[in-house]
Amino acid sequence: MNQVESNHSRTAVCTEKKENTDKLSSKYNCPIEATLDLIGGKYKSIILWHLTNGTLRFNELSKVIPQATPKMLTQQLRELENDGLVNRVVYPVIPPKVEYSLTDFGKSIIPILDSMCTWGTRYLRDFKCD
Amino acid sequence: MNQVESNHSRTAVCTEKKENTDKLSSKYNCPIEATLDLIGGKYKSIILWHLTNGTLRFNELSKVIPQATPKMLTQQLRELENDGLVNRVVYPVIPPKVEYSLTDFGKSIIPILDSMCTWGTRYLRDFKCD
DNA sequence: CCGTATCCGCCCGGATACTG
DNA sequence: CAGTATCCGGGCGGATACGG
Repeated sequence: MNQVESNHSRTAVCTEKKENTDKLSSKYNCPIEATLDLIGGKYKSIILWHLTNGTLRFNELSKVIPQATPKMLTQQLRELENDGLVNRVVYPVIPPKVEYSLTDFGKSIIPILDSMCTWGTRYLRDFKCD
Repeated sequence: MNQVESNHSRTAVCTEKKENTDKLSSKYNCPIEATLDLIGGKYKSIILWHLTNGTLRFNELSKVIPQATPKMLTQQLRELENDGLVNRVVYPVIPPKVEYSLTDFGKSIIPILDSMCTWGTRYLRDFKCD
């Protein structure tokens, strides 16, 4: 049996359905690609992670992600909002106040963020902070 | 106390060291950024995941990641190799044979890949394959 | 304060052709 | 088979200025 085709029992769930829902599922050869479509954006997982501790306002996010320009931050936040991962609440006050938080769906990816954080922390400690 | 600065006890490990190793650590405001530097490339986590089941040859990777051109696949593999995540073994035979596999360091990120895969599978099942 | 609008450089990444 | 070489277009993303 061919090694390439026999690999990855973990994709079985999706590949089995490939015949039924060709248009949607044929897009991905593995579930990770679907995940990346949602959180693969340049600042998305960083944004999400900063929101795991609670609600943040726009310029609070700006401060903890200084490398992201307002344009980029807005763009990524809008995509996250459209994909149902974050809530955007506008308070009609002056000066304006907008709060971002994780939806329940957004909270479901916390395990991914945690594993990335855990690994990154260890990596920085063992290889970069000597 | 300021909300922004008081957030994220999980980054404490790194932020504490910021004064000591300014050049290296000041690059990141959170560990996730370090992780993304290594596996944030366009096809990197997909490549790594396909290698979790064992060694694969170049054109086996091509088949499971058809959207990646040979150029892109090579580039991403070289970066993964330079970062110590994958092994590249060249067999001096004709026709050529090159095998890619995870290093021990590369295997250490499997938890991340697993969580991404688990989440992606559930997402596809619950929202895309109806 | 929270964005949008506009301009624009750059490089990511695809297509194609070619080699050891 | 496992890549390189070359060209090139599109869009990512930065800088700046402005608006509600």
